[in-house]
Amino acid sequence: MTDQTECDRLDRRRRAFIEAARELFVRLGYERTTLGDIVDRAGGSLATVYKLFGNKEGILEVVVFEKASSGATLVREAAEKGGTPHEILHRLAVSFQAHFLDPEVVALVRIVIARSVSDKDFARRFFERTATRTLDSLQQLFADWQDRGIELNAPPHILAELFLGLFVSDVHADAISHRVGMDNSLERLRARTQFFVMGSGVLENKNANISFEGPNGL
Amino acid sequence: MTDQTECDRLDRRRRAFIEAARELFVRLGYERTTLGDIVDRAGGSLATVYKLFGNKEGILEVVVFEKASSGATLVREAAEKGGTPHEILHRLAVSFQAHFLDPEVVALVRIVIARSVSDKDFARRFFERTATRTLDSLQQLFADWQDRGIELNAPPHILAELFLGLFVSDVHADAISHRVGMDNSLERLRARTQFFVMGSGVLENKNANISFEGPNGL
DNA sequence: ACAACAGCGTAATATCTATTACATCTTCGC
DNA sequence: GCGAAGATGTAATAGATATTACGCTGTTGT
Repeated sequence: MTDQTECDRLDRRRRAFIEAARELFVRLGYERTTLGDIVDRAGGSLATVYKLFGNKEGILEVVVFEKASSGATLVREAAEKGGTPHEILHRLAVSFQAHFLDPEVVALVRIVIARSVSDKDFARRFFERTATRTLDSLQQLFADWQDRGIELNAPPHILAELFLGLFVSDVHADAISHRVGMDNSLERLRARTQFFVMGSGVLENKNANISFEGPNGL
Repeated sequence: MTDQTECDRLDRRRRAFIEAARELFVRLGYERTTLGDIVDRAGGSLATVYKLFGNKEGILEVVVFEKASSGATLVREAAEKGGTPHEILHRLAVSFQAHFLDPEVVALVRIVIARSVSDKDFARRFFERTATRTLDSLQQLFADWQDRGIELNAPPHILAELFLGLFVSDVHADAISHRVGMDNSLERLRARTQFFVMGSGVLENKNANISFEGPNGL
């Protein structure tokens, strides 16, 4: 047997386990899904699970960190399209809402929070890879705007927290209430962007236009 | 034996169980604290636990809902002291921060979120008793202000969500990160109040003074 | 075709803990 | 003190599940 085929076979198995585990973790939670469930769903055998992931925690680690992404990419994409700060913020709000309210993301957040009680380090790493990085890139965005002469009411890192908080609070509500009376309308989103624009002071720079974010500003 | 003494005895036991359970739930989480732990800590016996609470879930129910309170009282207190809207909002921000960042509250929120996966109804009831009620009273506050001629940038219910969200996002971060790099400074709080004041449009009503909230306005 | 070996399936292990059962002891009114 | 109701402590029950062990099977390279 060549290394190649072996690698492929194992890899397919690995993928199957991960997909099955994610599906089950999301639906039942970590504690309530048993390794037996995962094997039943993915095929393969318990022995292979242990070979590939070491133990149950090992699968969780892989499942969570495969899905956990920061919003840095979203920030970059929204900024690159240019336009007024208000426009950029609105685009960003749309993609943040889509990302943070993805039911799978919310379910994983629930799992991480539950697990954080017994494994603080795990939760912290998750926080780093998601929130902290997103905050950093937002902060940078606002700092860039400041450098280009846009006046803001508060330091960039405070604004970054506030902007992200607009969406995090929804995630939190969703995590607890499981979408009772959740309103994801565009109107509501507009109101939030508007609110942030007013609160941050971006409004007064109405005609500022961020054409394209390059190494040398406008 | 009179009913009175019996009631006292059972009641003391009940209290002891609840205190012990809360202490342990907060420290270890629900799943990881065993009924044996609770009995060890509180004294008494397993049989009595079952007599009083039915089962393990029964204790959780009592522990959580005893501690779960809405912020409605805080809203009323802050409003009753009067002053400008900005002053009222700042007072409210101070007491919200104290309440929501109480480590015991955060720990209970973690437990509720964890449990919400297998018992959605439990989590919804919690949400009702805390967030929904707080939102209602905030909405009422803003609606009152509007009635008194203060102009706002957004409908009261949206503003209520936004104001509460300022603190909920902190709870969420704390729940995941377990207080890594958490900044509870007064400065940060002031920045948030300021942000809300600007965003909501309350700023333009600078000299509005809400003397006292009675049945017949000013 | 065959020998080696990686994955498979099953079963055994080992532990943990909610829940129940029961015999003993306390408490408290009388 | 006494007796009964109720609390206590202990032990048994019962079910679940992570983890390990092991013999079997199909694939693969020669």
